[in-house]
Parts: sequence; C-alpha cells; structure tokens
Amino acid sequence: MRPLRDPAKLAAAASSQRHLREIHAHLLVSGRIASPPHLAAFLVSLASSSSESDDGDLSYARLLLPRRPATLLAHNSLLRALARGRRPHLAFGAFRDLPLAPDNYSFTFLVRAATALAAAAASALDAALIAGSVHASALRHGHAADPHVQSGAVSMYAAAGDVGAARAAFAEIASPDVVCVTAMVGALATGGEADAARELFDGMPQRDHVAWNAMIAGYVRTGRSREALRLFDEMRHAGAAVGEVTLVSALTACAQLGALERGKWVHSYAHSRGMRLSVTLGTALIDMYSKCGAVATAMEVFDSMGERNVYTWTSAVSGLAMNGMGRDCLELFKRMESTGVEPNGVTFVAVLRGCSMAGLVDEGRACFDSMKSNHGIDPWLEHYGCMVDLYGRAGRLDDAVNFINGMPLEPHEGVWGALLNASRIHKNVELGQYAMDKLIAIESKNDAAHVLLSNIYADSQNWKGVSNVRNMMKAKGVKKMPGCSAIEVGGKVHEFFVGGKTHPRYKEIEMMLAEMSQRLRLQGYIANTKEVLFDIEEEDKEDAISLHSEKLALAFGLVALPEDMEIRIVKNLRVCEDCHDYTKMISKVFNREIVMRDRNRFHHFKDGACSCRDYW
DNA sequence: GTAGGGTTAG
Repeated sequence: MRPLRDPAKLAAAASSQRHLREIHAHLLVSGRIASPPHLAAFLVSLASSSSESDDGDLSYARLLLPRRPATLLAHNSLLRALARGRRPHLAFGAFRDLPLAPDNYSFTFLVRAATALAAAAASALDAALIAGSVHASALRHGHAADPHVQSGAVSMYAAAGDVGAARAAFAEIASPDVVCVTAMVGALATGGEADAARELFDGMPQRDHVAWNAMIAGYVRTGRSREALRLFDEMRHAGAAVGEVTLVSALTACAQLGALERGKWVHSYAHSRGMRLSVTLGTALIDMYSKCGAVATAMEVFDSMGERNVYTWTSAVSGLAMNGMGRDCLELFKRMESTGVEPNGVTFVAVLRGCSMAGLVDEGRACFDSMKSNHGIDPWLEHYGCMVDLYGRAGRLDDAVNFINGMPLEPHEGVWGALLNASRIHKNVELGQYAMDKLIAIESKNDAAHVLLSNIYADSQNWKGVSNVRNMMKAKGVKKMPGCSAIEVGGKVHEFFVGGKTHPRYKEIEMMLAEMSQRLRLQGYIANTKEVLFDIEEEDKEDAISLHSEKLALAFGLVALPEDMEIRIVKNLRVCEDCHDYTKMISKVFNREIVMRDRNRFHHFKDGACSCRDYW
C-alpha cells in the first residue's frame, strides 16, 4: 500500500467507513496518528458515527484519540458524538476525563447531552438537577455568556420542564440573537404558553425559517392546530424557506384536525418540490392519513418508504389499530418483529389496542407476555390498562378483575376507567360502581368517568342513580367537556357544538336535519335516549339528542359536500350509542360512506353497518 | 478545523 501523505486524500479514503480500521492501522504504522490534529479529530467523529461503534460508547473512536499531544479538538469531537448518540450520559464521563480545560465548544456539547438526559429524566427534580448543574458549570468556567451555550441553556431548561428557568436564562442574554429568541419561542410553547411564544415571535426583528418552524411546531404541541396551519400559510406567503421540518409540523396539525384535504395538499406540495420521502416525513404522512381515516393511503406510503424506523412501524401499527383493523395490525406487528426493528413500549400500546378493538383476546395476551420475555420491556400502566380493556370489552369481566388484582403496579385511573367502560358495555352496574369508587379515590374530577357511570345507570333505568351522579358532579364542580365535532369542507375545518346554531349555513342544516329525521322515521328509526346525562323531560331528550354535535356535522356534510364524496367527521369525545345507530342508518338511507373519528378510534359507516361491528 | 434554535409513533 502506497503511503498516504495528503490529509485530504486520507480523509476521502476514510470517509468510506469500511476502511476506517485499515486507515487507522496505516496511520499507526506510519506514525502519523497525532498530526495534523484536525485529521485526528475528523477520524474520531467519523468513527463516532460508524455503526461499528455499536453500543453508543464509541470505544473505537476513543482508540483514535491522540494521547500526545491531546487536543481539545479531538476530545470535543468525541463529546459531540456522545452527546448526539444513544447514551448521552456518557458525554458526562468524557467531559469529566477531559485532559484539558473545556472550552465553549465543549460546553455546547455538554448542554446538548444534558438536554437529551433532562428530556428523558424520570422526575422533574432529576431533570432540573442535570440542567442546573451543567449551566452552573458553564458559568464557573466562564462560558455561560457564549451565545451557543445560552441558546442551548434555554432549550435545556425547557426540556427539563422548567420554563421559569428558561425565562431566567433568556433574560440574562444581553442582546439575544435570532437563535436565542427562537429557542425561547420553543421553550414557551413547550411549557404550554403558546400565546407568550407568539408575542415573542411577532416581536422578532428578523425571523428565519427555523423561527417560523418553532412557532408552528409550538402551536401543534399545544394542540392549536388551526393556528398552526394559519401560520403555515403565512409563512409561505412571507416567502420563508418551507422545508421538511415545516411540512412535518403541518402534517401533524392536519392529523390532529382530521383535515384530509389539507393533508393531501401538503403531501403533493412535498412531492411537487421533489422532496425525498425521508423517515420523518413518511412517518408524519402515515400518521396523518391514519388519523384522517385514510388507512389504505397510509399503508401505501408505508410500503413506498425505503427506510423505516421504530416510529414509522409504530405509526403504521397504530393507524391500523385505531381504524379497527386488528388482524392487519397484528400481522404488521409480526412483520416488524421479523424485520429486526425493535418495538418499544409505544409500539406495544398500539398493538394491544389493535387487539382490543378487534376482540383478539388470546393474541393480545400473547403480545403482552412477549413484551417482557422477548423484548425485555417492563409493562407500563398503559399496557395494563390495555389488557383490562382487552378482557373487559370481550366480556371477560372476571379475567379483567383478576388481572388487576395480579398487577405488580398500583392501578391508575386508566386501568379503572377501562374496567368502568367494560362495565358499561356489558351492563354490569355493580362492577361499574366498584370501578368508579376506585377511580374517584385517585382522581375525583374525571368528567368522562362520571358520564360513563351515569350512562350505566341510565341503561338500567336507574334514574335515581343518574341524578345522584349529576348532583355529585355539581357538588364537586365536575363539568362534562362539551362535545365538539369537526368536518372539513373545501379545505376549511368547520366545528359544531351540541345544539349550536351559529353556523352561517344553519338554515340549510336545520332543513337537512328535518329531512334526515323524516327519512329515518320512515325506516323505523327510534331515538335512543338512554345515554342522555341530564334528566330533562322525555320529549326534550329526543331534541337534545338530535342536536348532538356529530349530527350537526353530519347534516352539514350532507348539505355541503358532493354526493359521491364520503363524509368524514372528527369528534373530541366518544360517540354516543344513539348517534352511532343514527349514523349507521343515515349511511344506508342516504347511501353515503361516513367516517367518524372519536376520542378512541374510527368508525367507518357503510350500508347501515359500522366497521367497529358495534364493538367499541 | 468541532457549536446554538425547528420535525415523526401512545
């Protein structure tokens, strides 16, 4: 082998990772490992991103660190790689063992590692401790005024869940540049203060595309998707550089809203711009299509992707689950296992929910057991909740109770809530009361639970029980969250609330409601009033029910959408039994496909039947 | 010849 003397050529050769060890050996033999220093640093960072340094401890990269002379450049490169790696805490050890005093670069990497750790910390206290000590250390070494450290500190505190500390760190910056302000915008939004974030954003002297992205993502994170999409439009009109990150946030917003038309538009926008279907973009698309009920399209995207990670697979598994395709969900999960992408806790939540939706009790149980035995994951409370739901929905109430009794963790409200819901489905008043007692002991103000219990009583004609629940809610100040249904027409999302009459086209809606009632009556439809929470006069009940938000949205859909178009409705709560029956009938009488997303899942209505087979 | 802010699953 001819000796390589030119550093550039060496670097080019080494950039083929496979040859890294050969180059290393060559350097050792030729005695050139120590110089020039930037080359050593380059090799360290190269080795750091190599898949050969499997465990994330970068043992091979460490071998490349020149001992004499030790350079901060090379050590910083290692810090950088550790901070970005899967085990960021290792950056702390490397930082402690630095042979030279850390500089401002070292601190930016340490801050980055701390940010990752704080975000994953078991408790808020742990997170605050990590963030605080790193910041203090930067201060001691005189690097706290470096803009790179400052912006990092703001995000670090936000990741630690301490917006107050982020604010304080930001306040100390004499003249914050665009990056620092953007970090603060993100920090405020992370802390749920989207309005404060927006104020800061609006006051920015200049904003680049990252600032726009931060604000849009901030709205999405705080559940304000409509504002996110509005800002996305503004961003395009302002001529800022819309990139993949922007589109991913926009897609997440569409997913939250169930806004399929807008979601498709974003998809074709990405396509027309020649954007590659990256893992992140593809995953966001799968999520969006799934949450808009277009699960077939979601799977097309999934199939077309070249690279898929655990998020991608989980999105797809979850999409099938929420659309009630339990068999396909389980099949895809098995495919995932055989592909070698390791599922995590979130994946199991998805597949267990899929089994539960489809009544696949034994299969679900097998998945649950395999979590620990095949994947080394200790089940979370959510997983126990899924199992109670799985047994409970299937009518195996004894198994559900026994399962709870055998839990190694203290059951949380989700577990009792699942039992309560199962009691409702299978009309077991006693068990429902028991679950409710347990639930109230943990979380006394759960509005959904009160409504469920009321429904259980109503179902057994126990009006005294219904009114007791109502009084209990009044006494405790528990308010039923108002039902809201949304429907997208012409790219605009219209929202309806119970009994709402404020829509500009309400006259037409009212006429359509009358037509719907009439045509249903002819088909022998009888209103089901038993799930009405409030004890109003019987004749009013039918009116109250007929104005449930999903019915208003449905009527509007019939009025405003072309006849050959399916009607898609997104509801914030669980759909009530009457509305479910009603929608089934409408799908038959009006010969329309109707897709309804409720709090938990999708209902695909067609020809008088629902994809959930009334099992929800 | 290493740095900072924005993105995906429950």
